[in-house]
Amino acid sequence: MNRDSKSEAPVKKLRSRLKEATADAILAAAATVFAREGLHAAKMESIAEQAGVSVGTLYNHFTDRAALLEALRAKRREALLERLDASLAQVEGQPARVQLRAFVVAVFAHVSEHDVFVRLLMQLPEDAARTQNKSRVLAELNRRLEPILDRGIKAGELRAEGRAFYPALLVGMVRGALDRLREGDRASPAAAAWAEEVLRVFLKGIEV
Amino acid sequence: MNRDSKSEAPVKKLRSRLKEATADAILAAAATVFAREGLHAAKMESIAEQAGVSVGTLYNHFTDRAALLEALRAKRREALLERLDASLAQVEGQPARVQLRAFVVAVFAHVSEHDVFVRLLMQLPEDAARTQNKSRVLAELNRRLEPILDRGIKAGELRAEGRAFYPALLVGMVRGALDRLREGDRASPAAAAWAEEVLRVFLKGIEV
Amino acid sequence: MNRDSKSEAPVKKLRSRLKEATADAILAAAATVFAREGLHAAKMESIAEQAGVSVGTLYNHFTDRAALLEALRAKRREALLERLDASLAQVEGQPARVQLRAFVVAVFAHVSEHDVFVRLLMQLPEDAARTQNKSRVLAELNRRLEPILDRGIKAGELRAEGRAFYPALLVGMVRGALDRLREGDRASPAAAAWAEEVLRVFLKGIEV
Amino acid sequence: MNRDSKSEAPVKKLRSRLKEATADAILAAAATVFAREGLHAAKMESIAEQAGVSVGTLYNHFTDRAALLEALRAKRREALLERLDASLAQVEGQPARVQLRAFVVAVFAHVSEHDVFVRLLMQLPEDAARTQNKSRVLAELNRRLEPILDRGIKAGELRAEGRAFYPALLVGMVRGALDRLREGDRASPAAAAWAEEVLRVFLKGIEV
DNA sequence: TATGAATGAGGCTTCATTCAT
DNA sequence: TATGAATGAAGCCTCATTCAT
Repeated sequence: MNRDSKSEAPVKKLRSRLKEATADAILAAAATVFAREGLHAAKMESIAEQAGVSVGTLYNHFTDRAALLEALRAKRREALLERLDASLAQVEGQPARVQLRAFVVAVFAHVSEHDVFVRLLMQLPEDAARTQNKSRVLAELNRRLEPILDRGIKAGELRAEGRAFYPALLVGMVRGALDRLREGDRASPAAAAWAEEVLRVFLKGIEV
Repeated sequence: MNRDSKSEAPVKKLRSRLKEATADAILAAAATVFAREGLHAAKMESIAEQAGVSVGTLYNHFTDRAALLEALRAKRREALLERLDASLAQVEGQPARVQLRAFVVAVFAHVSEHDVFVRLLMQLPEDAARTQNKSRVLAELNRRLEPILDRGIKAGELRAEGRAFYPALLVGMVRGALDRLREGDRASPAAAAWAEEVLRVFLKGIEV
Repeated sequence: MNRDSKSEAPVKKLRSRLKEATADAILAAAATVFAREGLHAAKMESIAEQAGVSVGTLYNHFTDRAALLEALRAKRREALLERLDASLAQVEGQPARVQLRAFVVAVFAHVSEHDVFVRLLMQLPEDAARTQNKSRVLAELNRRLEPILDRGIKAGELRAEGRAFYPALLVGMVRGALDRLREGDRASPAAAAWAEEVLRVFLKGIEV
Repeated sequence: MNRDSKSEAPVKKLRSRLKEATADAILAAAATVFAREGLHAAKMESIAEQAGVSVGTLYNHFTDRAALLEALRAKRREALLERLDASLAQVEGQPARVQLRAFVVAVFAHVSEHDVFVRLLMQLPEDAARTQNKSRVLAELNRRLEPILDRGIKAGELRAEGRAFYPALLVGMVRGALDRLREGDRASPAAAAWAEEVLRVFLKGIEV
């Protein structure tokens, strides 16, 4: 009792760190299982097993299945966006084509590193009806794309006319490429090559 | 005997026509419900209700839920491909850019006419692992794209270098565009406009 | 019209004969299917198929599944009992051992000729609770056994003491033997041999 | 750590004991319900209700209905065979008639004590086709009978000729007797009397 | 807080029976 | 009367969630 009283705050931090560690392990397990078995087929029990905890523990950390999935989505979305924003920060003020390259390269790099779940995330149709304002990845990507495009247009680099279509088209190409990567088609070019080609076609396609 | 023989066959034909009509009604209902509630959430009971039949009837026409879904997929896939092939037949021998235009326009037209389910079909990630050799839409689109591109390259119309990437990129853009259409975003340009822009960017992007 | 009026009665007989023929075909099919798939697993549709008619026709001849099954039971029971009674009639007044031989031989002969369903019928536990006063085969066999035994006892041929048990024991042995026959155990003795041995053991076992 | 280690194992043991208790309760309930409603008519829900658990719990302990039934069969079969083997062990080396008495008495005693389900089990025709190598009760009884009979024959106690038929005949009589017991026929002699009479007839019937 | 057995609503499927042709 | 598609009650099983230890 006495001995402990001094360390109460640290204990809380320790506990809180342990708790976070468990939550992280669960999220990692969930990413694996969701990717392996599908967003709908994945069972809470499989996730628990993969995480090495019991089902009950899942519910000590997340309200329910939906909350767990949403937490995972949010976490992975943030990770992608943070990396992307860091990349974009480094090319601040440079020409649109440079910024677009940074954009595409960052996305490909992130996905090929974090593999399964981010890929799954990227493939989800942006289904407004069913996911409300969740699953914002694609929307956020668009949000970052738009100012780049607008500045490119203002600078005379990019054609203005199709402006409204460009984000969807670029992101569409990226998703198409990722889909191919997923197939594990050994004959198909690697991630970096895909990034390059997406860029080349897109830039050539929209330059003035 | 003689008198009867004339009517027996027609009776069979009538029944068989009625049966087919029921099967069609079920497929139509299934398309609606799958699109409205999702591929996984859609309940057999909802489909029956939408079709105006009882649950049992679903099973008189399709072995089980998976078979019903697959029949629907196959049917809609065929419809899309038939239309597409008809379109392509009309531009046989013409320059790649004309053929590509026919391709993109046909896909957009078909999807915006048959709305919900074909769109859903197009958005399914080509997940080889889970769907085996089913769900071939995207693969079939690629199959039709490749000879067009090859001829375009041979004719000096299109750049040869990125050949391996082009199908995925074009289809990716189309899917990206369709995704936007789905959102029912009133502010976003209409199907035809999307088709034009996809074409413009793609053609400009890959021409020599 | 005129021509027909003379033959109205014959027509009815013809019709009734045709109707009976259909009913018989259905019963025969039912026997096959019940024996092949089990009393519970057998489906009305399988029976219809085996009979070469449609399900509806089954219901034109029998109220419902239970009625069909009971009709079949009754028919086969009657056939067995008729044969048995004919056999017993030929040994009227002779010693018990002769009558018992006639009894056992008739049962074995009938079952091995009509194979599947009668065998199934014989194996059904005489389950009073579930089948009410149906499924009377075993009871009827007992009914015929009792006077034979009683006369044998009165004549000093058979031991009186175990009288109450004898019918069940004899019928039990017969069923045990039939069960073996069913196994199609090629190594096991044939029907006639079983009949002989059942008789030998039983008679030796109960003689004074 | 040390303090906890002492209690962790016991907790696991406690849980596992509770789990076993539930499984046992389910098996007991299943025996009751299968016997009361029939092997086919018995509903999982009835079993759950009888056991005082929910349906889901049944599936936490047994894969499916078939597995539950088979587990029950196996358990009751083992119980019968254990008792039988214990009985037979006590008469090891003694004359065949003594061993056969032990055999018959043990079977009757076990069935009349454990009532319903074992009786049901004994009545199942040894249907090789439908139950594969399951439902081995009768086969196991035969397996134990054969050496007894062989020794009896070698010792000159029993007639050799019908050897191949004897197991089926004895077991047949036992089943016939049990069937009568089941009928709850108040007039019919009690279990012990049946055992005696089966023995008397069989021994007299097969002695040299 | 972790555990994992228990819960039970909900979905899929079967099949005896009905009924319009 | 025969047909066979339609019906729908009923049964099996799953799995997210709860809760006593």
